[in-house]
Amino acid sequence: MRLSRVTVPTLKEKPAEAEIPSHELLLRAGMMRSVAAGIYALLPLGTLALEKIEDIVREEMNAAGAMEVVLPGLHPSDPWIQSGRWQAYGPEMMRLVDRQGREFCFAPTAEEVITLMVSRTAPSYRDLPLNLYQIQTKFRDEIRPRFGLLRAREFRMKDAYSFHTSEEELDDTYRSMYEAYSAVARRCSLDVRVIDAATGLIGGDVSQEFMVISEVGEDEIIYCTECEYGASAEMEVHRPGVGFGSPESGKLEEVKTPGMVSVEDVAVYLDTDNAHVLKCVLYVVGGEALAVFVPGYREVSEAKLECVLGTGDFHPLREDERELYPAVTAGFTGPVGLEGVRILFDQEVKGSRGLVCGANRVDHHLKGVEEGRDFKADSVADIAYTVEGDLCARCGGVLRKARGIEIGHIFKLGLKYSEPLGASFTDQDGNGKPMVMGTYGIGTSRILATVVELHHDDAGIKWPKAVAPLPLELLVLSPESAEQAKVAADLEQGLKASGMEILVDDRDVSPGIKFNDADLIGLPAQVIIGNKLAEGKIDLKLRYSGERIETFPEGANQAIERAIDVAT
RNA sequence: CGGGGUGUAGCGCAGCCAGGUUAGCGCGCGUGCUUUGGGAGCACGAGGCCGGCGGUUCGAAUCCGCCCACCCCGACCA
Repeated sequence: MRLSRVTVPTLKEKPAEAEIPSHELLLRAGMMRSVAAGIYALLPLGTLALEKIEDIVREEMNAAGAMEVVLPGLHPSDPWIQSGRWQAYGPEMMRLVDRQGREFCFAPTAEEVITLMVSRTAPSYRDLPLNLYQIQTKFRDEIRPRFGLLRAREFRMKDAYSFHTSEEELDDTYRSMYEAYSAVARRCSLDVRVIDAATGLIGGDVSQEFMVISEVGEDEIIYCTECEYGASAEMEVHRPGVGFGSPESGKLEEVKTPGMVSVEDVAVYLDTDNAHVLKCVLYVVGGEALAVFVPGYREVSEAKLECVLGTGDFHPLREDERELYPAVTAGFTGPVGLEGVRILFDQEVKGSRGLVCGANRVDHHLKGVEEGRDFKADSVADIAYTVEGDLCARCGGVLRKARGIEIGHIFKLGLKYSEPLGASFTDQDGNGKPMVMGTYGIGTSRILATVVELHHDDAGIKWPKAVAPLPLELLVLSPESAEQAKVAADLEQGLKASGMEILVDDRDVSPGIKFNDADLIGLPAQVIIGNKLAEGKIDLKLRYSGERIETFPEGANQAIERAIDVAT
């Protein structure tokens, strides 16, 4: 592949649209161009890198027993209406209408279509389990696309769907997908942290996300510094802290706190701190008031609340709803003597004493409140976000916050789609039963951006060899020199014969441009043919380590192959 | 959708506030000569519906209105 003939429009300056390294470098290295907001075209080198990634995904999926299929990009509305997601998806799903007035969507995912397709084959238990995947262009009309390929509206994704006779069978496939995803990440030189996640719109019971820790990541995650535990910030579980309230008992007394509604105001007014104040957050759940009590320094996680309540149908009590629930005194709600309201306590409230809380009377709070003595925390759960210093519920290690890029997500769906879509199989007794399903997504174009995000320096991209568009760039500093051209052609031919396609910079430009472009494009190895050839020498440079090796054209193929072999 | 910002040559930008010749600069691009191990020099040259529509004015890149596109922050989503 010759640079004089392939389109690799490198840019010297940072394009105005790019904010983060991966976006900037993919543009500058001539691998990608933007077409519209969140919609990108890949040029030849970008395409080659994406193909490398998708081939790795293919290999791992096939090795795990999955089979590739090709599903349409455009889906009719019917199956989506049947599953309820035509409604549930909202404007994030791109909808369009054909000339007959039929409605379609540009598929953001494919549970419905594949489930119907599999169910139409009338499978028996003998046909299961089944694991089918595709690698497709998807579309999600994100409210705000950003960061180039990292959060595009149109993107490439591998999505797999598995079908089973039982939960146990699903567990096996889920585990094999977990392994396959770990292998994909490893081969792409990405360190992943697997975290427990909220299941969101896809639904289902269990799901885990494969996260790459990065400052530009859009998800906040919590992970343990000691063990493998990790979770999305809204779903993490931590041990109850020990810093809430006071060690000693105190006398219960009521104090005037005129207009002191927020935790901070009360703490300052009563000369204490938020580690002694019991915070109350009021919700309306299915038309009923719910008082949630958490330590003053914590926030309620509505995702955890959803799990505890078993429904997502709740919202914070609005101003205009207060009169509907006279039992709660907004701003001054406390657990002591509170009646006619459903109450939920954070785990940390159990056994705490010396607390300040609302007195259920306007402008009044209670001091010296003690759980067990003044009120009983009967219904207790972990419903608060983690704070600095919290400990891992599994091992007691210190929990840390970080940001992560989600490159993969695996779900146990159970019967969520097979039931509404009537997707069943015939069991041993000849009875129809709904199939148990799993779904597994991995963002291939996002991996492309993530690799660049993690593997670059000031000069450009440093492709790990497994996903590099090509393994080697050959710089011919003076292509008009017959000797240099001859050595280059021989090397190129020799490498090609041993199955290595390379990039040759045979442009008639100054050496500096070639060096800089080569570092920018970032192929794992560079061979430089210049005036050292007069002494019979050429240079071999490894992009990742920066290491330079002098070698000779004779036998260079072996040296190159060895060098690339050991390259990162 | 709310807030902020930007649209001028392929890319990066100046000019706009204070309207007035042929709209500039750097990079890139073309031709020629010289150069050639980390973004070379000289000469000549091509390239613009100044985002679009409408208005004000003798005159609009510049002022006003509407629209569109793109970027950033937020809400949202995964």
